[in-house]
This record gives sequence, C-alpha cells and structure tokens, in this order.
Amino acid sequence: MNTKIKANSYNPDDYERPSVAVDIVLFSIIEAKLKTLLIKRGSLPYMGDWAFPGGFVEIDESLDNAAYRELKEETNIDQSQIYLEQLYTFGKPNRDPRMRVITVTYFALVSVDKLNNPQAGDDAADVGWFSVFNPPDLAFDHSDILKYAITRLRYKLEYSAVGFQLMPETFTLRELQESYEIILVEKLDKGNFRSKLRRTNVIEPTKFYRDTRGRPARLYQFKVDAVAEIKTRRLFP
Amino acid sequence: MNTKIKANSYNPDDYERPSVAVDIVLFSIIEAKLKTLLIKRGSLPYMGDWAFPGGFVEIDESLDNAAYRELKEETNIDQSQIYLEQLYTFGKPNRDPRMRVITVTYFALVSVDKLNNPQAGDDAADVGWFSVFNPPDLAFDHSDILKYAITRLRYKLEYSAVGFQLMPETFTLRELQESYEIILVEKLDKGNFRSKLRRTNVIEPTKFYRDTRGRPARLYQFKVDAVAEIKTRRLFP
DNA sequence: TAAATAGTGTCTCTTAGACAATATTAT
DNA sequence: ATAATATTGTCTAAGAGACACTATTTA
Repeated sequence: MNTKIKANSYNPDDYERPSVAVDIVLFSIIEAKLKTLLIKRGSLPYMGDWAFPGGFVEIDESLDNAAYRELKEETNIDQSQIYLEQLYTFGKPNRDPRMRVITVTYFALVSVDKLNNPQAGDDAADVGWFSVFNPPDLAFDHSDILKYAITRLRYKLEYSAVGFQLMPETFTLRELQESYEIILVEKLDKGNFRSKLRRTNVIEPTKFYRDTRGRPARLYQFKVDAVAEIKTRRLFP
Repeated sequence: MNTKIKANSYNPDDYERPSVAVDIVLFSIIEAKLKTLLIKRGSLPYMGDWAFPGGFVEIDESLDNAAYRELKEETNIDQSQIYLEQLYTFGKPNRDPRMRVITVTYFALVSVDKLNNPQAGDDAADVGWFSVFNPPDLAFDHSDILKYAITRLRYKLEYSAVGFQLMPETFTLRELQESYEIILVEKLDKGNFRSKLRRTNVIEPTKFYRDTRGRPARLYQFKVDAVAEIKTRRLFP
C-alpha cells in the first residue's frame, strides 16, 4: 500500500505500531579517558547489563526534545551546555525481545566541568561513566550503537570544530591536543597540530596562562562565531 | 520515566505510539539532469502535491527492508541494483497534520539503464522523475528532505566512490565527469578530474571504446573490489 | 586539413607530516 | 645551569587547481 496516494483510505488502526525511543551516547573526557554515561538495567531483559540513557518519545515532542529531556533527567544539565546531534536510527524487528522498538540514537558531547551532579536522577549505583574502550556488558544492540558513535566522533573531529564541546571555557593547546589523542588513540605532532589549528581559525588566545612545571601555557578559547556556527548546525543536519 | 531501569513497569498501552514510515529519495541521472522519483498525492492533505515514495514500516520488517519494499513497489527494481543508505529521521510532531508520523528517510541511487519500467506501480500519471533543482510543490517536509539528500549526495561524491552507482556498467571518463558536473553544478577540469580518479584507483579500462564525433573514448568500469567495498558499507553505517 | 573530442603533462600554490630549533618558566 | 614544557619554524612530499599540449578520429 502506498500511503502517499491512498491517504484517505489510511486507517492508523490497520497497522500495529512500533514503539519509538531515543537513546543518547553522551561522551565526556574524564580523568584523561573518553567515557560515556550508562545506566544499569534493574529488570529483564538484559538485567544487570548497562544501557545508554534513553526512553520513549512522547506523542507531542520532537525527537530532539525527547533526547534533551532524557539527558536532563539523567544528568541535570541544561541543553544549552550539551552538543547533540542525531546519529542513526536502529530498527531491526527483534532488537528488543519484548516488542518492536525503533530507536533514534543521538550523539552528545559535554565538557566535564559542566557535570555538576553527574549521578543525578535515580540511584547513584545505577548510573556511571565508563571508558568507551573497555565498556561493561551492554544491553540490546547498544554495543553496535557505541561502536558507531565512536566512529562518528572520530570522523567529526577531523573535519569540524566539534571537539571544543569537550573542553572547558579556556584550555591550553596541549590540553586540546591531549583530548584529540585520547579520542583518536594516537600521538599527534605538536607543531603540526598547532599549525593546523591556526589555519582553521576557530580559537583565539586569552590573556591568561596556566602554570605548568615548565614554561606556562597560554589559555585559549573558541571564537564566538565558531561556537555560533556549530550551534546552528547542531540540530537539523 | 526511564524505561531502561523500570522496564518491568513499562506498559506499551500507557503510551500513544507514533506511526513510523520510510521515505526514499531516489536519484538518477536522466537526460543529463539529476532527477528524483516522486509520486503525486491524490488526497488530502497536500492533495496534488508530490511526495517521495514511501510508506509505513510493517511490524516485522527492518527499516531497510521497508525502504527496499517501497522502492520495489514503485520501480520494480531489485534491491541488488540500488544503492541505499539511511539519511536522517524526521520527527517534528506536526509534520503530518493527520497524526504523528516519524519518518526514517533514505537516500538511494540507481543507474538509468536499470529503469526498465520506471512508471510501474500505480497510475503512470501519478509517478514521475523530476529535476531536483526545479522540483514541483512537495508535500509535508519533503522539501527539507530533498535539500538534505542533495547535500549528502554532493558530500559523498567528494570522498567516496558512490558516484558509480549512477553509471551503467561501462562508461567513458567524460560521461563520469558529466555526471559529477551535473550533481555539483560546476565545471570540472578534465585533466585534474582524471588524475584524481587515477589516484583513487577505483576504475579500470576495458578493451572497448565509445565512438564520438572525434577520437573514440575508452570505456571504463569500476573495479570489483571497489564495488564490493561500497556494497559492504551500504546498510549499517 | 580542420574540427572535434580524448588523453597527458607541467607548473604553482597549498597542505600534511616529520623533525628541529628557540622561548620561558621552576628548581 | 638543567629540566621541563611551550611555541615556532623548516624541510619535503603529495595533492589541488590552472592551463597547455599531444593524440586520434571524422568530415
């Protein structure tokens, strides 16, 4: 049946409808590791396994809003502090053994300094940040989702300024480089990293310095127009 | 409510479920124009406007299969002849005035020589190929979808060998370049186009030539491993 | 031979990447 | 001064793009 042509004859009750959920892969760099927020399942199926924060989409909210709402419930972070973009929609018929669930997955980044209350929401023992390279057992197809989210993160790092969403307001170039190295799992050349950054023209120096054990490092910040540019590209592709 | 934690207490009937559809933006190059397949709506809403082929996802089929099924119904082309990948999921609450419909959109490519019976399915007058740069009035948010699909097509053309899905089995380099020029809406340099192609190493010469009004042009084909590589990357991201 | 099209080569500028040199601080 | 770290520069190879040249066919 083609619903575009025969719309008048369409009766929603003729179809058994799937449930639609959102799941969010929230990344942050914590203690020099790339981590993601997971929630422990307290019931079947996959009891005891961990899953990404998420839940069902309400009938009158957009997909993006559903993702923001679920993140807010878990982390208590305002949506203005989080970078969010749609990742992929997973819909194999038996990915959830209880019923048909189609999940629209999201990819999210937050700077660790925004995590005022990382264990908010339910019981603290049931929520935690885990290294993405050594995660616990994940429920459903969430291993696939994680794998794809990491791929997307690495990919975006190469061609966009999205990485700064993982940094605090100001940072040294060494700190930014370390974040890239943690995500890409490779050493980068200091000089080349800096000259490439200079070309992209998205950061600017501040007047401040960070003390180190050697020469103090200048603190940088992302330019406001670069921030604005990435925020406008945030929701709709 | 967090369904991952409180799964036992979840009752599907507590939620009003959205309908889930797929819509496919099928591209082909026909008569030196980039065209897409559209279907005319015969009823409200948006009666008389055109829409992408699509329809509701059945409860026991995957999203990809739903997309292939809908394309098969409209074009009668086997899925092995079509390149298909998920594009984006659109889910604003009021994108369909009748009810909540979340649509998983797909991006598809087919070579014009595969279109045995382009007007299959319903009434021929209600199905047609339209220039993507001068489309008729589109129903729902399908203008947004088209815009994004074109962006994705151009983007993929730059960094992948996906373009060959628009070409017949063999083709001249001039023909391939023309396809690129049609999609990108810009003239490309013949020499640079060829040297870049040579570097990417995805095509190989055949023994055959195409007669022109000047020197005959060698026919090329895509290498089998390049075809295999893109086919493995076709479904899951 | 002239026109038309196919196919190749050359030059310059930019960028990526390896690596080296200099600068500024604390001890 | 030495260690430690920050910051800048230099060299080379590869690629992008502008442009010119050669090759092969038909009329």
